[in-house]
Amino acid sequence: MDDKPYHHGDLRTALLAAGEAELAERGIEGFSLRSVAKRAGVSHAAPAHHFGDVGGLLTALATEGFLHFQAAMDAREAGAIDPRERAVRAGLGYLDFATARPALFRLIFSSAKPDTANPALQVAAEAAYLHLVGLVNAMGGDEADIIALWAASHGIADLALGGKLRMMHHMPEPAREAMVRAVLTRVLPKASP
Amino acid sequence: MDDKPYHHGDLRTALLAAGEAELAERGIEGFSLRSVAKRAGVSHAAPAHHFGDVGGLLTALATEGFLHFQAAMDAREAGAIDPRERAVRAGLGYLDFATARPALFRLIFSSAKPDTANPALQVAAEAAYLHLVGLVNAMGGDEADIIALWAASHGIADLALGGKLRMMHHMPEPAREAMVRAVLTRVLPKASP
DNA sequence: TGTACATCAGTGAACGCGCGTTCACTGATGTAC
DNA sequence: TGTACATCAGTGAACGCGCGTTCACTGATGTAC
Repeated sequence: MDDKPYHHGDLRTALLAAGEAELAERGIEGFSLRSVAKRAGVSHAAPAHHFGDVGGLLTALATEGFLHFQAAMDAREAGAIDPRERAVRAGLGYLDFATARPALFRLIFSSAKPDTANPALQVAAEAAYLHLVGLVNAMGGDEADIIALWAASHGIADLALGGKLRMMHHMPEPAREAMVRAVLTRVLPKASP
Repeated sequence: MDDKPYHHGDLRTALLAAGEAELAERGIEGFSLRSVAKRAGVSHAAPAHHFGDVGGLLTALATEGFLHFQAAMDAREAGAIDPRERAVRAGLGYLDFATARPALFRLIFSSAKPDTANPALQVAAEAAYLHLVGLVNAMGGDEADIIALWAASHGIADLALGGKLRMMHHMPEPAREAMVRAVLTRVLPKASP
């Protein structure tokens, strides 16, 4: 059997993992600190030592969430050189992330619970934004192009999570990707000659 | 002073209004049936007679929300005849609605609480979708154009609510509208010659 | 017009629940000498 | 290497809270005759 040492060793990390599982299973609305502690096999008062209160834990989860978000885009972009192809792939990664971790997606983009004044969270959010800016700059786009690409990617992902894109839900995967590509292509700056 | 008759007279309507106020002030996360009842000046058990449970009330609010959503687009579109101009204005109305009623916007598009199997809600949601389809058809667009316009409009609105479009937040209103127009224009089907 | 009665729309007390947070505590770890 | 002590990371009991829902009830309304 597991020895249960009084000290966990790496409870902070374990609580973040438990928090992600909690989000995945119960969503933001069902998220509870006590339940996260139980998942991590620890008393419900223990998290306070690492995160202060429930807001602190959600802020840390959101910060991690931005890293996952970034990673999902990177994974799609890997190997592509053409800036337009990279931008389209970033959008596909955006959707990948939303699909794989819906509650984390909503925590990052639509929840008031994380503390937006938290420096680590701000850095992570800013990095994701700058990544997007870099993609659009590489195509010679302007500010409207940045917003257009971002909004289209975000809109597809958020509508898909809300179950609003029923026509896409029933598509086999290659058709779905083709559709996302068709949409995002409309939104890229004109190709330079 | 107000006589307080035992029977309210139109409590269903009053509860819907109170529910909207509750959403506006406390958001979906803070929404409580007891608080709505208090707002309407009625005991906390009264709503059950009209909506069953809290899910029933939120479903009714979501249904109403779609009507407000539709109305916001109609208000912008009024007077415009050119299909492309109408489509752009629908997007501006989309953003108007999100800005004016953020919690209702989130209730409609991002919450799992309304009962999506409810017929009245389905009708209201379908009507909004068909409105969009009509706009794109009038431009001779295809399915990807529908998704592109919808996703761009939705993405702008949802990102704005999340405070992610800081560059737009600091713009004076005419510049903001110009930016939205610039983004949406990128997304419309090619003008027919 | 009056009366009996069913139905409807409210009340208010009570229930049980899970929650976040606080607190005194204790066991484990690390550090100074 | 040993010892004293401070600090850290846990425990578990307790708190108060607001919540949704249920229930027996009561006052008002509407309808049949």
